[in-house]
Amino acid sequence: MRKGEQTRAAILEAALDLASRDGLEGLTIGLIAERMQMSKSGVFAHFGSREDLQIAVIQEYHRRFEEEVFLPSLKEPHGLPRLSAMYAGWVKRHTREIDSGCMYISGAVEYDDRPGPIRDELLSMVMAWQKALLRAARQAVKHGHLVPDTDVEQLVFEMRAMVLALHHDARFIGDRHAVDRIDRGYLRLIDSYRTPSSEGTPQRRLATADAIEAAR
Amino acid sequence: MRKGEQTRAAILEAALDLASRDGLEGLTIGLIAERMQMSKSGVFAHFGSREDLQIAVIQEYHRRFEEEVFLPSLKEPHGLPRLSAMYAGWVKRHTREIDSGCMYISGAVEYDDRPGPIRDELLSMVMAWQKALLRAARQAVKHGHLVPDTDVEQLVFEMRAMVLALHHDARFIGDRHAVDRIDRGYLRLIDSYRTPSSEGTPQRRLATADAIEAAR
DNA sequence: GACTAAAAAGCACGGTCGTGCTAATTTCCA
DNA sequence: TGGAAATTAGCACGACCGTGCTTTTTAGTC
Repeated sequence: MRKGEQTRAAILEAALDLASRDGLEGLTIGLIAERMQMSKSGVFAHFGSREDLQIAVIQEYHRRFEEEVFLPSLKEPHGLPRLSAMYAGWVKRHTREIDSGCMYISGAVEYDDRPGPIRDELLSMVMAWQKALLRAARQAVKHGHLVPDTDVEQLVFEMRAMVLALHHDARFIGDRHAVDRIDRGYLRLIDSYRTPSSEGTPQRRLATADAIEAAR
Repeated sequence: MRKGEQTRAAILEAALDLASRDGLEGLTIGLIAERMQMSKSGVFAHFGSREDLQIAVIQEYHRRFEEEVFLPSLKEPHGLPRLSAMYAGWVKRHTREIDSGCMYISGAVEYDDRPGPIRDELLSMVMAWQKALLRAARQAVKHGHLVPDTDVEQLVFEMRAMVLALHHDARFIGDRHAVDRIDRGYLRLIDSYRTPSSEGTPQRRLATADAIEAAR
């Protein structure tokens, strides 16, 4: 019983690693068993089905995402600082998982026309993060960091867009300058909405190519 | 011999449809055979292997992409008009294939860490389009439509980013307003680089949500 | 219309997949 | 330490995969 939870956690760890690399569809009981040096049935017994395992993987991924990106940003003051912290954490995570890939993005492509519990789970996670970004952006408007008529949906759309491009360029094309691009893009984006009163607090860079090299 | 080419084309058509929906990895000889009402071996015989078929599908997709998006844009004059026409065509294609999905995007996610001929083929196609966009943007600078110190790489990065977001939001999230977003984003993007002399030619909209509804 | 070459089908093989069932093993507690 | 319970392994099943091989059917030519 105690041992059970322990190996279950180990399986989840392996599954998370595998799914990040090969996608949720590439997640296979046999492959996990091989990596764990267990029998397929041994692995299988911990989750009622492959689908339940996939969902568990998504939830665990989300838990870590929040722990690593969202929670730390709460230490920043409301408004633009927190929004920027959320974005910086997000970008930073992408630079770290450049070898494994973001499950929200790969999952979106894999399940964009495959209805079912997995798609539902993924979608709810993605929407939760998107809503958090929207809340932060609205706070930035309310606190006078961004101009009152800021189109926050548009702002967040463009922020998310550049993360998608970062993922695409860094992983598929293999462009190491994508981080500089998203950095510049975010500065430009925020500058176009910023109020004169918030000019005093200069934006710090999200990340640098050097930081990526160092993290590898 | 004549018949051969004919059914080969029909197979390719079915394969293209299937791959656009389920991804290149989901492309299966058996599924094609079923849809074509043929035997697996009959389908198989037209392409030396599954991989060759996948590559043929990619090349055919690219051919159509150029025919539908790139070639028409050449009728526009050099510079900003042509760049905008390329982008508008690209966006328009996305609104039409909203039910099938862009192979460049799904392929990038499927093969971002799967080296081999398929990835190579995909990458070369994507890069060709990206280079075409860069050329057009440079022409826009040269013709004085955009300011001389325009960071064209940055510009194209952000253009591509929004297309990725359009694909993501329209297909995965199911947001019908994504086209309005990319429309506004592009206007904002171009405006920030535009020279006073090119102010006279107002940007036309890329597409509208209504146009999408009509195309469905 | 017969002949030939191309096209399609039939069939089998080995592989991997998820998953149920039963047996063996290990863990945990009294 | 013995016995109950939880955990893991073993095995088989049907399904689907790509692909080689042989046979049958079809199409194009004289």
